[in-house]
Amino acid sequence: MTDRKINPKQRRLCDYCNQSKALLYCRADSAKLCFSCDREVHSANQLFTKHSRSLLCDACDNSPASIFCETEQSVFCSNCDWENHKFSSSSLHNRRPIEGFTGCPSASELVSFVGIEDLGDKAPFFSEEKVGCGEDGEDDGLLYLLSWETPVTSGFDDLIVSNDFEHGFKPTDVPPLPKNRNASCGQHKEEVLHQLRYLAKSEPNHSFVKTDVDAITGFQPWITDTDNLQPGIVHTSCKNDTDPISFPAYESSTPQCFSDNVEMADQVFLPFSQLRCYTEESAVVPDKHLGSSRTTHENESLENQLQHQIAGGTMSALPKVAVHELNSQERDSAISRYKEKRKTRRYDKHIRYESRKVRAESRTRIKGRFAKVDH
DNA sequence: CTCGACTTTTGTGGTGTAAAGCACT
DNA sequence: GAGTGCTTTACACCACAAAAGTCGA
Repeated sequence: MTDRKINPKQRRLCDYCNQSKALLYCRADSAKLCFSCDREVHSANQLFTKHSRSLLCDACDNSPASIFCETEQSVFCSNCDWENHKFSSSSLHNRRPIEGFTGCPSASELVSFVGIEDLGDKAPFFSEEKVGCGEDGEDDGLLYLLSWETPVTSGFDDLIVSNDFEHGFKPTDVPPLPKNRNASCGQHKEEVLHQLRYLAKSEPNHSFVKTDVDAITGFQPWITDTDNLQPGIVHTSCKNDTDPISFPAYESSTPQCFSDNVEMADQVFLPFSQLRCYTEESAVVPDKHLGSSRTTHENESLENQLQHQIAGGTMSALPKVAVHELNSQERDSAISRYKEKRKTRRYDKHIRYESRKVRAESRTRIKGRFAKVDH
Protein backbone atom coordinates (compact mmCIF):
# COMPACT_ATOMS: atom_id res chain seq x y z
CA MET A 1 0.00 0.00 0.00
CA THR A 2 2.67 2.45 0.98
CA ASP A 3 4.65 1.45 -2.07
CA ARG A 4 2.16 3.18 -4.29
CA LYS A 5 3.02 6.51 -2.76
CA ILE A 6 6.67 6.02 -3.48
CA ASN A 7 8.03 7.37 -6.71
CA PRO A 8 8.34 4.40 -9.06
CA LYS A 9 11.84 5.51 -9.86
CA GLN A 10 12.80 5.44 -6.20
CA ARG A 11 11.09 2.12 -5.75
CA ARG A 12 13.45 0.65 -8.29
CA LEU A 13 16.63 2.16 -6.99
CA CYS A 14 19.60 -0.12 -6.63
CA ASP A 15 19.92 -1.25 -3.02
CA TYR A 16 23.69 -1.08 -3.24
CA CYS A 17 24.54 2.24 -4.90
CA ASN A 18 21.15 3.82 -4.32
CA GLN A 19 21.63 5.75 -7.56
CA SER A 20 21.08 3.56 -10.58
CA LYS A 21 17.90 1.87 -11.51
CA ALA A 22 17.81 -1.69 -10.25
CA LEU A 23 17.28 -4.30 -12.95
CA LEU A 24 18.16 -7.51 -11.17
CA TYR A 25 17.06 -9.21 -8.03
CA CYS A 26 19.34 -11.39 -5.94
CA ARG A 27 17.36 -13.93 -3.95
CA ALA A 28 20.21 -14.79 -1.63
CA ASP A 29 20.75 -11.15 -0.69
CA SER A 30 17.11 -10.16 -1.04
CA ALA A 31 18.46 -7.15 -2.86
CA LYS A 32 17.64 -5.16 -5.96
CA LEU A 33 20.74 -4.35 -7.97
CA CYS A 34 21.80 -2.55 -11.08
CA PHE A 35 24.12 -4.41 -13.44
CA SER A 36 27.25 -2.66 -12.20
CA CYS A 37 26.58 -3.28 -8.55
CA ASP A 38 25.56 -6.81 -9.29
CA ARG A 39 28.93 -7.41 -10.80
CA GLU A 40 30.71 -5.66 -7.97
CA VAL A 41 28.85 -7.54 -5.30
CA HIS A 42 28.90 -10.96 -6.87
CA SER A 43 32.47 -10.96 -8.04
CA ALA A 44 33.71 -10.50 -4.48
CA ASN A 45 34.30 -14.19 -3.92
CA GLN A 46 33.36 -17.63 -5.12
CA LEU A 47 30.50 -17.89 -2.67
CA PHE A 48 28.77 -14.80 -3.98
CA THR A 49 29.07 -15.99 -7.55
CA LYS A 50 26.71 -18.80 -6.63
CA HIS A 51 23.90 -16.36 -5.86
CA SER A 52 21.10 -16.66 -8.33
CA ARG A 53 19.80 -13.46 -9.87
CA SER A 54 16.78 -12.74 -11.96
CA LEU A 55 15.29 -9.74 -13.67
CA LEU A 56 13.24 -7.52 -11.43
CA CYS A 57 9.49 -7.81 -11.71
CA ASP A 58 8.03 -4.98 -13.81
CA ALA A 59 4.86 -4.87 -11.76
CA CYS A 60 5.90 -4.86 -8.12
CA ASP A 61 9.55 -3.87 -8.62
CA ASN A 62 10.29 -5.97 -5.62
CA SER A 63 10.56 -9.60 -6.61
CA PRO A 64 12.52 -11.78 -9.00
CA ALA A 65 10.74 -12.18 -12.30
CA SER A 66 10.02 -15.68 -13.49
CA ILE A 67 7.50 -15.09 -16.26
CA PHE A 68 7.79 -13.03 -19.43
CA CYS A 69 4.53 -11.84 -20.95
CA GLU A 70 5.14 -11.23 -24.60
CA THR A 71 1.74 -9.58 -24.99
CA GLU A 72 2.52 -6.95 -22.41
CA GLN A 73 6.25 -7.00 -23.04
CA SER A 74 6.81 -7.27 -19.33
CA VAL A 75 8.45 -9.58 -16.90
CA PHE A 76 6.55 -10.62 -13.80
CA CYS A 77 7.21 -12.44 -10.61
CA SER A 78 4.96 -15.39 -9.96
CA ASN A 79 2.58 -13.44 -7.78
CA CYS A 80 2.19 -10.51 -10.17
CA ASP A 81 1.87 -12.89 -13.08
CA TRP A 82 -0.90 -14.61 -11.21
CA GLU A 83 -2.60 -11.32 -10.44
CA ASN A 84 -2.28 -9.99 -13.98
CA HIS A 85 -3.38 -13.12 -15.74
CA LYS A 86 -5.90 -14.71 -13.48
CA PHE A 87 -8.80 -13.50 -15.58
CA SER A 88 -9.68 -15.42 -18.67
CA SER A 89 -9.14 -12.49 -21.01
CA SER A 90 -5.56 -11.97 -19.94
CA SER A 91 -4.81 -15.64 -19.40
CA LEU A 92 -4.51 -15.97 -23.16
CA HIS A 93 -1.49 -13.71 -23.15
CA ASN A 94 1.57 -15.25 -24.64
CA ARG A 95 3.71 -15.97 -21.62
CA ARG A 96 6.70 -18.09 -20.94
CA PRO A 97 8.99 -18.79 -18.03
CA ILE A 98 12.33 -17.06 -17.86
CA GLU A 99 15.44 -18.21 -16.14
CA GLY A 100 17.93 -16.64 -13.82
CA PHE A 101 21.70 -16.85 -13.78
CA THR A 102 24.60 -17.23 -11.41
CA GLY A 103 28.24 -16.31 -11.56
CA CYS A 104 29.72 -13.08 -12.75
CA PRO A 105 28.69 -12.73 -16.36
CA SER A 106 30.32 -10.39 -18.79
CA ALA A 107 28.31 -7.72 -20.57
CA SER A 108 27.90 -9.96 -23.56
CA GLU A 109 26.65 -12.77 -21.42
CA LEU A 110 24.22 -10.43 -19.76
CA VAL A 111 23.01 -9.35 -23.16
CA SER A 112 22.50 -12.98 -23.90
CA PHE A 113 20.74 -13.48 -20.62
CA VAL A 114 18.27 -10.68 -21.13
CA GLY A 115 17.84 -12.05 -24.58
CA ILE A 116 18.63 -8.94 -26.53
CA GLU A 117 20.80 -10.75 -28.95
CA ASP A 118 23.17 -13.47 -29.74
CA LEU A 119 26.45 -11.73 -29.48
CA GLY A 120 28.19 -13.93 -31.90
CA ASP A 121 27.37 -11.62 -34.76
CA LYS A 122 26.84 -8.42 -32.92
CA ALA A 123 29.95 -8.37 -30.83
CA PRO A 124 31.18 -5.24 -32.61
CA PHE A 125 28.69 -3.28 -30.57
CA PHE A 126 30.80 -3.83 -27.54
CA SER A 127 34.05 -4.05 -29.31
CA GLU A 128 36.59 -1.34 -28.76
CA GLU A 129 35.96 0.05 -32.20
CA LYS A 130 32.40 0.79 -31.26
CA VAL A 131 32.33 1.33 -27.60
CA GLY A 132 33.81 4.42 -26.24
CA CYS A 133 35.01 5.66 -29.58
CA GLY A 134 32.60 8.45 -29.85
CA GLU A 135 28.94 9.23 -30.09
CA ASP A 136 28.49 7.48 -33.36
CA GLY A 137 29.82 4.27 -32.00
CA GLU A 138 27.40 4.29 -29.19
CA ASP A 139 24.46 5.24 -31.29
CA ASP A 140 25.26 2.63 -33.84
CA GLY A 141 25.53 0.09 -31.12
CA LEU A 142 22.20 1.04 -29.73
CA LEU A 143 20.77 0.88 -33.18
CA TYR A 144 22.23 -2.55 -33.56
CA LEU A 145 20.65 -3.70 -30.37
CA LEU A 146 17.28 -2.26 -31.07
CA SER A 147 17.18 -3.56 -34.60
CA TRP A 148 18.10 -7.15 -33.94
CA GLU A 149 15.03 -9.09 -34.62
CA THR A 150 15.84 -12.69 -34.06
CA PRO A 151 17.70 -13.09 -30.87
CA VAL A 152 19.03 -16.54 -30.34
CA THR A 153 19.39 -17.44 -26.77
CA SER A 154 19.51 -20.94 -25.51
CA GLY A 155 16.44 -21.73 -23.55
CA PHE A 156 14.65 -24.62 -22.04
CA ASP A 157 13.08 -25.46 -25.34
CA ASP A 158 16.46 -25.84 -26.84
CA LEU A 159 16.83 -28.87 -24.70
CA ILE A 160 13.96 -30.56 -26.44
CA VAL A 161 15.94 -32.69 -28.75
CA SER A 162 14.58 -32.46 -32.22
CA ASN A 163 17.44 -32.53 -34.65
CA ASP A 164 19.97 -34.82 -33.21
CA PHE A 165 18.91 -38.38 -33.87
CA GLU A 166 22.04 -40.02 -32.62
CA HIS A 167 20.51 -40.57 -29.25
CA GLY A 168 17.85 -42.72 -30.79
CA PHE A 169 14.88 -40.60 -29.90
CA LYS A 170 12.60 -39.65 -32.70
CA PRO A 171 11.37 -36.11 -32.82
CA THR A 172 7.67 -35.49 -32.73
CA ASP A 173 5.58 -33.18 -34.84
CA VAL A 174 5.79 -30.47 -32.27
CA PRO A 175 6.56 -27.25 -34.09
CA PRO A 176 9.74 -25.55 -32.96
CA LEU A 177 9.36 -22.93 -30.34
CA PRO A 178 11.11 -19.63 -30.47
CA LYS A 179 14.57 -20.03 -29.17
CA ASN A 180 14.70 -16.73 -27.39
CA ARG A 181 13.14 -18.01 -24.25
CA ASN A 182 15.17 -15.54 -22.28
CA ALA A 183 14.53 -12.65 -24.61
CA SER A 184 12.78 -10.65 -22.01
CA CYS A 185 14.02 -7.23 -21.07
CA GLY A 186 10.63 -6.30 -19.83
CA GLN A 187 9.66 -2.66 -19.68
CA HIS A 188 13.11 -1.34 -18.91
CA LYS A 189 14.85 -2.16 -22.11
CA GLU A 190 16.35 1.29 -22.45
CA GLU A 191 17.81 1.12 -18.99
CA VAL A 192 19.11 -2.36 -19.65
CA LEU A 193 20.85 -1.17 -22.77
CA HIS A 194 22.22 1.85 -20.99
CA GLN A 195 23.66 -0.14 -18.15
CA LEU A 196 25.00 -2.84 -20.42
CA ARG A 197 26.77 -0.24 -22.46
CA TYR A 198 28.29 1.17 -19.32
CA LEU A 199 29.23 -2.28 -18.17
CA ALA A 200 30.84 -3.11 -21.47
CA LYS A 201 32.92 0.03 -21.32
CA SER A 202 34.19 -0.85 -17.91
CA GLU A 203 35.30 -4.28 -19.04
CA PRO A 204 39.01 -4.51 -19.70
CA ASN A 205 38.49 -7.15 -22.37
CA HIS A 206 35.72 -6.66 -24.87
CA SER A 207 36.14 -9.95 -26.59
CA PHE A 208 32.91 -11.83 -26.79
CA VAL A 209 34.15 -15.11 -27.97
CA LYS A 210 33.31 -17.61 -25.30
CA THR A 211 36.47 -18.13 -23.36
CA ASP A 212 37.73 -19.76 -20.27
CA VAL A 213 36.65 -16.68 -18.42
CA ASP A 214 33.32 -18.39 -18.01
CA ALA A 215 34.95 -21.11 -16.05
CA ILE A 216 36.86 -18.61 -13.95
CA THR A 217 33.91 -16.43 -13.14
CA GLY A 218 31.65 -19.35 -12.69
CA PHE A 219 29.00 -17.86 -14.90
CA GLN A 220 26.45 -20.43 -15.82
CA PRO A 221 23.37 -19.57 -17.69
CA TRP A 222 20.68 -21.93 -16.57
CA ILE A 223 20.38 -23.38 -19.97
CA THR A 224 23.57 -24.39 -21.60
CA ASP A 225 24.24 -24.18 -25.28
CA THR A 226 22.56 -26.90 -27.19
CA ASP A 227 25.74 -27.46 -29.07
CA ASN A 228 27.35 -28.67 -25.94
CA LEU A 229 24.36 -30.43 -24.66
CA GLN A 230 24.28 -34.14 -24.52
CA PRO A 231 21.04 -35.94 -23.87
CA GLY A 232 20.79 -37.00 -20.31
CA ILE A 233 23.48 -34.73 -19.03
CA VAL A 234 22.98 -31.27 -17.73
CA HIS A 235 25.20 -28.91 -15.87
CA THR A 236 23.62 -27.25 -12.95
CA SER A 237 24.87 -24.91 -10.36
CA CYS A 238 23.32 -26.59 -7.41
CA LYS A 239 25.74 -29.42 -7.33
CA ASN A 240 29.43 -29.46 -7.68
CA ASP A 241 30.05 -27.08 -10.49
CA THR A 242 32.43 -29.38 -12.21
CA ASP A 243 30.29 -32.45 -12.12
CA PRO A 244 27.55 -32.83 -14.62
CA ILE A 245 24.50 -34.55 -13.28
CA SER A 246 23.60 -37.56 -15.28
CA PHE A 247 20.26 -39.21 -15.31
CA PRO A 248 18.63 -41.85 -17.43
CA ALA A 249 16.98 -40.59 -20.57
CA TYR A 250 13.68 -42.15 -19.63
CA GLU A 251 13.62 -40.07 -16.48
CA SER A 252 14.32 -36.93 -18.33
CA SER A 253 11.58 -37.69 -20.75
CA THR A 254 8.94 -37.97 -18.10
CA PRO A 255 9.51 -35.66 -15.25
CA GLN A 256 6.94 -36.05 -12.59
CA CYS A 257 5.21 -32.79 -13.28
CA PHE A 258 4.53 -33.96 -16.81
CA SER A 259 3.83 -37.53 -16.07
CA ASP A 260 0.22 -37.07 -17.03
CA ASN A 261 1.22 -36.00 -20.48
CA VAL A 262 2.21 -39.25 -21.99
CA GLU A 263 2.75 -37.89 -25.45
CA MET A 264 5.51 -35.70 -24.23
CA ALA A 265 7.47 -38.76 -23.32
CA ASP A 266 8.52 -38.87 -26.95
CA GLN A 267 10.70 -35.91 -26.35
CA VAL A 268 13.70 -35.69 -24.16
CA PHE A 269 13.22 -33.16 -21.43
CA LEU A 270 15.53 -32.18 -18.72
CA PRO A 271 13.66 -32.33 -15.46
CA PHE A 272 12.65 -29.07 -13.94
CA SER A 273 13.91 -30.21 -10.63
CA GLN A 274 17.37 -30.18 -12.13
CA LEU A 275 17.03 -27.05 -14.16
CA ARG A 276 15.20 -25.03 -11.58
CA CYS A 277 17.34 -25.81 -8.63
CA TYR A 278 18.61 -22.27 -8.64
CA THR A 279 16.19 -21.43 -5.93
CA GLU A 280 16.44 -23.13 -2.64
CA GLU A 281 12.74 -23.65 -2.63
CA SER A 282 12.41 -25.22 -5.99
CA ALA A 283 15.25 -27.51 -5.18
CA VAL A 284 13.78 -28.82 -2.00
CA VAL A 285 10.12 -28.75 -2.81
CA PRO A 286 9.05 -32.10 -4.08
CA ASP A 287 6.46 -32.06 -6.80
CA LYS A 288 4.18 -33.75 -4.36
CA HIS A 289 3.94 -30.52 -2.44
CA LEU A 290 3.42 -28.50 -5.50
CA GLY A 291 0.74 -30.80 -6.64
CA SER A 292 -1.03 -30.59 -3.36
CA SER A 293 -0.97 -26.83 -3.34
CA ARG A 294 -3.48 -26.93 -6.12
CA THR A 295 -6.22 -29.42 -5.81
CA THR A 296 -6.72 -32.22 -8.24
CA HIS A 297 -9.97 -30.65 -9.23
CA GLU A 298 -8.28 -27.37 -10.07
CA ASN A 299 -5.65 -29.15 -12.09
CA GLU A 300 -8.27 -30.99 -14.02
CA SER A 301 -10.24 -27.86 -14.67
CA LEU A 302 -7.11 -26.13 -15.89
CA GLU A 303 -6.44 -28.98 -18.25
CA ASN A 304 -10.02 -29.01 -19.41
CA GLN A 305 -9.91 -25.26 -19.94
CA LEU A 306 -6.83 -25.60 -22.07
CA GLN A 307 -8.33 -28.41 -24.07
CA HIS A 308 -11.48 -26.41 -24.64
CA GLN A 309 -9.47 -23.44 -25.80
CA ILE A 310 -7.59 -25.65 -28.19
CA ALA A 311 -10.74 -27.31 -29.44
CA GLY A 312 -12.53 -23.99 -29.70
CA GLY A 313 -9.84 -22.48 -31.82
CA THR A 314 -8.75 -19.81 -29.39
CA MET A 315 -5.52 -21.65 -29.03
CA SER A 316 -5.69 -23.47 -32.31
CA ALA A 317 -2.02 -23.57 -33.03
CA LEU A 318 -1.04 -24.30 -29.50
CA PRO A 319 1.69 -26.88 -29.59
CA LYS A 320 1.84 -29.59 -27.01
CA VAL A 321 4.89 -27.95 -25.60
CA ALA A 322 2.83 -24.85 -24.83
CA VAL A 323 0.81 -26.89 -22.40
CA HIS A 324 4.09 -27.83 -20.86
CA GLU A 325 4.98 -24.14 -20.65
CA LEU A 326 1.78 -23.31 -18.86
CA ASN A 327 2.46 -26.14 -16.50
CA SER A 328 5.81 -24.64 -15.74
CA GLN A 329 4.16 -21.30 -15.11
CA GLU A 330 1.78 -23.01 -12.79
CA ARG A 331 4.74 -24.56 -11.14
CA ASP A 332 6.44 -21.22 -10.62
CA SER A 333 3.25 -19.85 -9.23
CA ALA A 334 2.87 -22.85 -7.00
CA ILE A 335 6.39 -22.44 -5.75
CA SER A 336 5.68 -18.85 -4.90
CA ARG A 337 2.54 -19.75 -3.02
CA TYR A 338 4.35 -22.56 -1.32
CA LYS A 339 7.04 -20.15 -0.14
CA GLU A 340 4.46 -17.86 1.36
CA LYS A 341 2.70 -20.71 3.03
CA ARG A 342 5.90 -22.19 4.33
CA LYS A 343 6.64 -19.03 6.25
CA THR A 344 3.66 -19.67 8.47
CA ARG A 345 3.84 -23.41 8.55
CA ARG A 346 3.91 -25.16 11.88
CA TYR A 347 5.19 -28.70 12.02
CA ASP A 348 4.28 -29.27 15.62
CA LYS A 349 0.68 -29.91 16.47
CA HIS A 350 -0.90 -26.71 17.58
CA ILE A 351 -3.93 -26.78 19.83
CA ARG A 352 -5.99 -23.69 19.14
CA TYR A 353 -8.63 -24.33 21.71
CA GLU A 354 -7.46 -26.01 24.88
CA SER A 355 -11.02 -26.36 26.06
CA ARG A 356 -11.85 -28.50 23.07
CA LYS A 357 -8.88 -30.69 23.73
CA VAL A 358 -9.99 -31.24 27.31
CA ARG A 359 -13.46 -31.97 26.10
CA ALA A 360 -12.24 -34.43 23.43
CA GLU A 361 -10.05 -36.25 25.91
CA SER A 362 -12.93 -36.76 28.30
CA ARG A 363 -15.40 -37.67 25.58
CA THR A 364 -16.73 -41.22 25.46
CA ARG A 365 -15.45 -43.26 22.54
CA ILE A 366 -16.19 -46.45 20.72
CA LYS A 367 -13.16 -47.83 18.88
CA GLY A 368 -11.55 -44.44 18.94
CA ARG A 369 -14.53 -42.68 17.53
CA PHE A 370 -16.60 -40.24 19.48
CA ALA A 371 -19.77 -41.83 20.67
CA LYS A 372 -23.18 -40.38 21.30
CA VAL A 373 -24.02 -39.73 24.87
CA ASP A 374 -27.56 -40.47 25.90
CA HIS A 375 -28.77 -37.80 28.25
C1' DC B 1 -23.37 0.91 16.93
C1' DT B 2 -24.84 -2.63 20.22
C1' DC B 3 -27.16 -6.55 21.73
C1' DG B 4 -29.38 -11.01 21.77
C1' DA B 5 -31.06 -14.96 19.33
C1' DC B 6 -30.18 -18.14 16.08
C1' DT B 7 -27.53 -20.82 12.60
C1' DT B 8 -23.37 -22.55 10.68
C1' DT B 9 -18.68 -23.92 10.98
C1' DT B 10 -14.66 -25.53 13.32
C1' DG B 11 -11.71 -28.37 16.02
C1' DT B 12 -10.61 -31.96 19.13
C1' DG B 13 -8.18 -37.31 19.87
C1' DG B 14 -8.05 -42.54 19.69
C1' DT B 15 -8.75 -46.15 16.63
C1' DG B 16 -9.29 -48.78 12.31
C1' DT B 17 -7.90 -49.38 7.80
C1' DA B 18 -5.86 -48.88 3.36
C1' DA B 19 -1.74 -47.85 1.08
C1' DA B 20 3.09 -47.61 0.82
C1' DG B 21 7.61 -49.21 1.91
C1' DC B 22 10.77 -52.77 2.78
C1' DA B 23 13.13 -57.22 3.24
C1' DC B 24 13.16 -61.72 1.98
C1' DT B 25 12.21 -65.97 -0.70
C1' DG C 1 10.25 -59.95 -11.61
C1' DA C 2 6.56 -61.82 -8.65
C1' DG C 3 4.75 -63.04 -4.32
C1' DT C 4 4.52 -62.83 0.69
C1' DG C 5 4.60 -60.99 5.29
C1' DC C 6 5.71 -57.40 8.33
C1' DT C 7 6.12 -52.51 9.56
C1' DT C 8 5.20 -47.77 8.89
C1' DT C 9 2.42 -43.94 7.47
C1' DA C 10 -1.60 -41.26 6.36
C1' DC C 11 -6.14 -40.36 6.91
C1' DA C 12 -11.17 -40.93 7.70
C1' DC C 13 -14.39 -41.46 11.22
C1' DC C 14 -17.19 -40.05 15.09
C1' DA C 15 -20.12 -36.28 18.54
C1' DC C 16 -20.60 -32.04 20.17
C1' DA C 17 -19.03 -27.77 22.56
C1' DA C 18 -17.21 -23.58 21.29
C1' DA C 19 -16.30 -20.17 18.00
C1' DA C 20 -17.77 -17.53 14.21
C1' DG C 21 -21.20 -15.62 11.31
C1' DT C 22 -25.84 -13.66 10.31
C1' DC C 23 -29.83 -11.02 11.10
C1' DG C 24 -33.40 -8.30 13.15
C1' DA C 25 -34.67 -5.12 16.88
